[in-house]
Amino acid sequence: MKKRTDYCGNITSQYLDQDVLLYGWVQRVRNLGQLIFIDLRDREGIVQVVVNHDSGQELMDVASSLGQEYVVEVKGHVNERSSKNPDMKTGDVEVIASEITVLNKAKTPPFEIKDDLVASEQTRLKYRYLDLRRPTLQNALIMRAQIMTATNAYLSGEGFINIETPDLGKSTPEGARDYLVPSRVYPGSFYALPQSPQIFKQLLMGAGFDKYYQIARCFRDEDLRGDRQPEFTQIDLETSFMDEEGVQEVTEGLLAKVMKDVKGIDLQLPLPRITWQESMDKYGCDKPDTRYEMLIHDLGNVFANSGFKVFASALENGGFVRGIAVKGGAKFYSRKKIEAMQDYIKRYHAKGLAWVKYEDGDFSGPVSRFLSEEEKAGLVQEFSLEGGELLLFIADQWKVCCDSLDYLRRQTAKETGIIPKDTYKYIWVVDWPLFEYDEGDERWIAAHHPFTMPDDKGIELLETDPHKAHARSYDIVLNGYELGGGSIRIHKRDIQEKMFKALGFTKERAYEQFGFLMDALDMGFPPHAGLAIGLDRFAMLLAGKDNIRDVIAFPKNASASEPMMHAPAPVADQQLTDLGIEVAEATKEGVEKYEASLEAEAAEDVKSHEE
RNA sequence: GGUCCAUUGGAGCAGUGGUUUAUCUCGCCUCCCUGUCACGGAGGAGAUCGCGGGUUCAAAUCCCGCAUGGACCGCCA
Repeated sequence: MKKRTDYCGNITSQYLDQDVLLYGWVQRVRNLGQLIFIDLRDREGIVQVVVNHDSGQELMDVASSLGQEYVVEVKGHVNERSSKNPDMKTGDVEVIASEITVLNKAKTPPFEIKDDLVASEQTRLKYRYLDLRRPTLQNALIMRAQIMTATNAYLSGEGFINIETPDLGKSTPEGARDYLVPSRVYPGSFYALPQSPQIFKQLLMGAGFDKYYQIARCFRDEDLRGDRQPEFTQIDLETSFMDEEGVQEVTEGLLAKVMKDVKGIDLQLPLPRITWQESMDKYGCDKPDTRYEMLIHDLGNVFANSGFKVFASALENGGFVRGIAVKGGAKFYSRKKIEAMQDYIKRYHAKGLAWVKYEDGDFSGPVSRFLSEEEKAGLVQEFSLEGGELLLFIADQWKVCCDSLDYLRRQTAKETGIIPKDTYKYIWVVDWPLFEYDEGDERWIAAHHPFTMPDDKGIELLETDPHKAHARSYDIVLNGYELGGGSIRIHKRDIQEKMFKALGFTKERAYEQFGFLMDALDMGFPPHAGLAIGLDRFAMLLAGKDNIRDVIAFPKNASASEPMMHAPAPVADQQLTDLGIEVAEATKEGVEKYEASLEAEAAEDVKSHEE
């Protein structure tokens, strides 16, 4: 094919009075009878192509036969428009067509290729290649590529070496459920896809590559969310001879570079820091959204002598009374809306939601009659009330208070519109607990991962009181999302052994699983530390999307399946035989049903193409 | 594993306190139109209301089950 002059979206007045050759998709045809306008689209934008009766009947016939999404080649001459369109980048000019060749026709697409489309996720994913033609998704993926370009430039510039690690690894205990890949050579044995390259990158430190990075694919077989996919990408880095400050400085430099290159924003460094405890107390979560205030206040003092039984009994039972003040919430929130929120927070095991409104110097609402004059004054002072606020209280156990108020804070901020647009607020969350309690398994698990270095006091506590230990780990948070996290790693075998012991591993089990690492630590292993940033979330936030699927070319749906090529899918019996795998009797029926539905769909496709 | 919501022409929606010609917008088809840019105008086609059962004289509408999709809880070191 002949080389095009430029992208459609780049045909501006710089090409005025020149002949151009363009390729693109027909966005829209405006047929005015003896004058036809064609909007021609490619990844850079849209340019207007004009055909009129002076161009000859043949060209008019071609132009009027064009349908949406036809792929065409256009030869023409760039003219200044008589009526310019200031809303378009190419709006000052138009291409007077001399030749239009249809390279491929298109069936009417199942949905229109435009940004304000609201098609169902299912339809969008089934015809993902069409969905991806929409400018908003094109721009999101282009922005994602820019982030990767900036990352590669920055980290290689800082002396980091890009090293690939295996995707076929070994299943390890702890952490998420693994994706397994059966081995043909060793039937009955399985590789595991990496949840992260954690151990490999630590071993690379042991190998002497003191600055490593990788844009690494990671896999976790857990249920999905709007910001979670089973396979995702991390900007993964590890360094030797650096502590918290060193890693955080590198990270901040990287973030600043990306913000500058991708968004044109000068990031103010250093980024603020908050301890985990303070974040939990003030924001109710470990990933605070600092774009707005509305902090959580502990009201234990205000309600120390409360006559309201709900508050009093919570405090007596070692619980807390905490609350937030929603500015303008008194008018904004009807009783019905508040009750809906109360319903919602039941999922965090909140028993109720107490609330009062503060207007014209007085409190109203069902709980207001339980407030003494002293408590009213205390609330006004505690929240610096100005009038018009809705106060939401949770009286419950610590975790319930945190979860509920975190939700209420985010939800009311969103609904009352106090979140500033196009704002990027980063914050480091530091000084994490080393362990957290797993209520399901009734045991202590690593809060970060089992290779995280405890702080000095924590090393002592490992043997006596491990659950009080703090970790030398840090998370980087952007606009209320966990963007990334990292830690100082354990580089001494004896500490690593104590760590496994505290996690409930027998020595035998620890060596069976991680013997190679402990051996390595014993052979001149440098102090090291690192961090990983979730590229998908990063791209999602910078692209202003609220779902990670919008920055992944071919994502899985909420049930971890892919409706376009139908993955996962049953395989041929011979493939299973080769691997020494048999489908369990109990699941056979489901497999057959699924196979039947795939066949039915294929049959329907065949039929629709024959018509 | 659990909770909630949704499913109506190709796309997005209305209708849901029982009986309608099933609404509107976009798209699609035909015709008209030389300055549109979400072109405009006239006409037209297109839906067994996700599937299965039940209640009823009568179900898109009420009830039960299932499927699919979405959000959330659990889970995600």
